[in-house]
Amino acid sequence: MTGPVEQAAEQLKALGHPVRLSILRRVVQGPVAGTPAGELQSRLDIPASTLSHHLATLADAGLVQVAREGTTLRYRADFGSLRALTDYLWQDCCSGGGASGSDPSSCCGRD
Amino acid sequence: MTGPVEQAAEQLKALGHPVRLSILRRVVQGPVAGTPAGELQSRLDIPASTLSHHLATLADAGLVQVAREGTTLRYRADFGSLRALTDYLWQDCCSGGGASGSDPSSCCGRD
DNA sequence: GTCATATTTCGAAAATTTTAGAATTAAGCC
DNA sequence: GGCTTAATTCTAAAATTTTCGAAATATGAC
Repeated sequence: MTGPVEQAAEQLKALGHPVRLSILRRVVQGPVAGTPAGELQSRLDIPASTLSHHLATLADAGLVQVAREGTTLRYRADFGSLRALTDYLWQDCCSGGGASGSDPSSCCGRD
Repeated sequence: MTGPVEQAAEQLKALGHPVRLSILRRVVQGPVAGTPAGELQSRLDIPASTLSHHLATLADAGLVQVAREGTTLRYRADFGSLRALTDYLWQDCCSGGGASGSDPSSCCGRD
């Protein structure tokens, strides 16, 4: 029974690690079908077991999804969750920042 | 000499804790001049020393700023940093999500 | 079934984070 | 100076995270 704050915190925490943020960047920019774990491993140059842990953290937070394809596992971004998270962050960030609404270009007191 | 990924990760990590995320919410929605630490403490109902640590984490990440006013310390959101962070997250989230640009309403494959 | 490839799970050590009581600093008032 | 309020820093224990080699699992090819 975790509320929206706890869920957002979990997801932000999952993103709050250089390796995991790099993983997400690759996955987001990779093919829609998903990026094989092995490719991530060779790109990021970290031990497979370490990578696997980070991928599990991202998956547990609901930020990525997995699908097996033969012997390889493809990881792809869960854009719905990412979208929900950024929306939530915006509400926190912007509701008191001088602008209403959720448009980034009019948010956070810039311009 | 930390790059943009490391900085974003540090800030996301700072937000990745229920208490700190709650602090930020209060601070963002609080007065522009800043919210006194004591008020945050009574609202969140946690020991002062624990709160102080979390506030330091947020300040170190550059997400909030402090100003003394008599005996009280007022914490206010650094909207510039928050804005930069959400921008960065959007680029990661959206560049591969089926939409270009950085408009949240056309991002992450929704609609 | 055996072999090879891809990836995870196990196990454990090192590092970091979280928590909070006690002591300390800072500012204003008498 | 002494007193009070506000908040931080000190100290330390408990919990969590990070890391990665070794072992295990899963799939497909022969």
